[in-house]
Amino acid sequence: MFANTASRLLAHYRENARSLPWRASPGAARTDPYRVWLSEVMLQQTTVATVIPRFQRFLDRWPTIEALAAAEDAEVLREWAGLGYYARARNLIACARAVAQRGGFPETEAELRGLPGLGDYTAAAIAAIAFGRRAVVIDTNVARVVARLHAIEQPLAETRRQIRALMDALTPDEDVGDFAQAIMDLGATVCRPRAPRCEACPLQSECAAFASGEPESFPPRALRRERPHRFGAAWWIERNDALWLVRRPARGLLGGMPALPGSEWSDVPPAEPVLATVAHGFTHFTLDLAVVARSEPLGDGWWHPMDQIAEAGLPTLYARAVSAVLDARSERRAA
DNA sequence: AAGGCGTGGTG
DNA sequence: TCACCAAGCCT
Repeated sequence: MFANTASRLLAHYRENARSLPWRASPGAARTDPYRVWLSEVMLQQTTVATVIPRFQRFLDRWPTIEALAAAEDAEVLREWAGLGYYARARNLIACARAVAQRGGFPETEAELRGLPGLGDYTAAAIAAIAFGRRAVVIDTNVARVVARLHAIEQPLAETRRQIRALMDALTPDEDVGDFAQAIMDLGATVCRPRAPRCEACPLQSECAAFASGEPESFPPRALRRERPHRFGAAWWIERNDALWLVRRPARGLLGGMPALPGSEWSDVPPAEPVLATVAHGFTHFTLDLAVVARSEPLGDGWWHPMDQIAEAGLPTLYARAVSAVLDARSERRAA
């Protein structure tokens, strides 16, 4: 049964594989490890549609891992701006330099797992897709597909070992890169979290969740905690058509990224008059950021020309804050 | 080991 | 509209 399951997945993949800039055509035993690694890191918790153009820009700018390893930190962070989870960019730099130093990527899952930013999933994916090494590749798509195939009643967080054993049994000894991509594609496009398209699924006849009549109810959703709401102020310091920017501390929220200087987050809104306010959602809290005018530069920073603000590499929170102020200003001018 | 860590798309 | 979710990793 398991061998047939993998065969059906592979056959479905060969018919339906999406053409993606980092993906070799089905049947390729190996794929350029630099492309696989770069795309896999970008795809950590980030959608394919978002990654495609960003991957292309990175590859155009730094065609090899040696080129990326030689880049300035600030330039890599600038190119990453807007992608989120900025620790990935910091790890990307460290990983590129470690790999360039040792003369290329290691080919085993265990060695890959030791590189910065490569966890269980990414190390397994690179071993399988780039090097054709058998590895048990489990991302959230795979976990969901397997949980539905077996109608597992517990939340995923409680069944990691069971899912892993089932996926190990499902994983073939050959075509391992295609197989990993096949089952992830199935999860992304057919066995979706909501509104699964069971009518298009090659595994329908062997799926316990489908047989139950309520495939969407597997796996059960874990209860989520409420996101707190916070407030903050950012200082708008403008002089000679330039804006005063600072770099945030290397660790923590938006770590290492350029930003408007500002207050710590607070539980109450600022009392001062504001130029504009933006509401922004983070993973674990929502933020109302009020932009407040100041006259004197604060902290270590630099003057950034206003007409080049789009190239400053601001993370989305601050890019939106800048846009909000400029929009308010042009509306006032029009009035 | 449970929580910190971004952002955009969607059903 | 808005809650949910994404090719997770790190501490």
